[in-house]
Amino acid sequence: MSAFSINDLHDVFPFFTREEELRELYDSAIYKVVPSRTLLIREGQYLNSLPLVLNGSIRVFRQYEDREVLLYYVQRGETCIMSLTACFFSAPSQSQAITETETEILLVPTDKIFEWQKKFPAWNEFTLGTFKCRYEELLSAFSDVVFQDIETRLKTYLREYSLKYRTKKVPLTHELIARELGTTRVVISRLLKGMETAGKIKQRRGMIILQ
Amino acid sequence: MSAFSINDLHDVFPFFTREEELRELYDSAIYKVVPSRTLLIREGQYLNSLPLVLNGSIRVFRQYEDREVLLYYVQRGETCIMSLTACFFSAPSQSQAITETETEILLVPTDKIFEWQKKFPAWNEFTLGTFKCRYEELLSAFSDVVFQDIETRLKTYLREYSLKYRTKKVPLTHELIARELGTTRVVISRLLKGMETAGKIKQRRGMIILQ
DNA sequence: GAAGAACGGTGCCTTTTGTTACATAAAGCG
DNA sequence: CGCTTTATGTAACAAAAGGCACCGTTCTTC
Repeated sequence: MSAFSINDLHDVFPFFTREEELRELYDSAIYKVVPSRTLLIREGQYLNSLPLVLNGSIRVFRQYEDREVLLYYVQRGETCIMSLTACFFSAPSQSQAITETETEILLVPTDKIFEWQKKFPAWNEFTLGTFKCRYEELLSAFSDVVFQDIETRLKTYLREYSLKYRTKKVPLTHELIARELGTTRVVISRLLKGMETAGKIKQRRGMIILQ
Repeated sequence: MSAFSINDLHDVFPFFTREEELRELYDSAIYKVVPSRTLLIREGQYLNSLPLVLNGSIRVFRQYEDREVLLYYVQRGETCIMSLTACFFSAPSQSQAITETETEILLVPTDKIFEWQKKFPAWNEFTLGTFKCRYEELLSAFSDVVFQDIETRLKTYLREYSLKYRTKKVPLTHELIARELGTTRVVISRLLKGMETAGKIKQRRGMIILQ
């Protein structure tokens, strides 16, 4: 019934090298295709399984009153540390997760997490590595906010988007970028207009084109 | 030669409940007393052991050009996630660690880390829990910086210091607080003077007294 | 193709934060 | 005690960022 094979798994999660590990992942996880813009995890929800992403993108964020903070995106071959700790410590999720696009995921039952954590060093390394990576990202974002002005952060944001998706065309609205950077639309519009006038970018409706 | 017993260990690291675990920690770790203001870990250094703190306090921070960012303090019963990942992934440390006071530590050899990660679920839970905790802290600091003005952050900072050390007397200079919050001394002096005038605090040289 | 929604541009003003420069005061020390 | 260092106070100004209002443009949708 699943639209994927063990070979696919090996491509997506190369840290699982042993046949035994792949087999167990294949057998115990539930395959699921989730439509775009679907709320996967609500705040306060208890989790009984951990999502691994095969394809697509999940946006994980936290709500603070009326503002929200982007934590990270979970993409192909990745997992979600907030879910992992919620599972591991049987605690309610403090963040929310929503699919950005149609997303294929594997749901691993909580008891398997405990088991693998002991049994499969590769899995252990995967989770620890994910944590390390997310921590570094957040730290980098943190020091950017502390030490750099908004224009610099905006330029960095655009550059990283461009690198990540290998395109010079950034299909985001000013409003959206403003929310990501924790500021307001007017500020972003002003800065982008300045950059356009300076010839550093071009703009279309809903689209910023880097040089 | 060590100035501590297995019983001490149990008090400091209550997550190690089994005799076997405590025994192995006791036997394999090296006990060390480090004087105040000693640089324990330099940037770029490779680690072959992980510090656990018995008493005292280690300040872990990262340098960005001429600025520095405080990551966290490692205190009694805690360990350092930056060291953990540096050990685990055999990578050079990207941060620095310095003792704040005279500090008693246990140094656990890297190979034990790998072993315990598999063998002792309690240890696994400890490391994951530490990561979760540090991530939450950083996230909280991040959203404070994004959403709150400096005065609010300063008040939060003082309140938390007060809670942490259970005292109304905060023995920090304006300069030091400014560095922690990523701003300048003048700004902090201005705000504190304002708070003093408003009767919310009192000030002595090198000391802020909360009401 | 008309109405409404979403998107972006901009002027004007306020608030917040940073910078520079200098003054005063307390602590440390020979 | 006088000298030096460190900590703090403050004025004056500059720069960064935010808030509000209102506009025109471009999509969507019916």
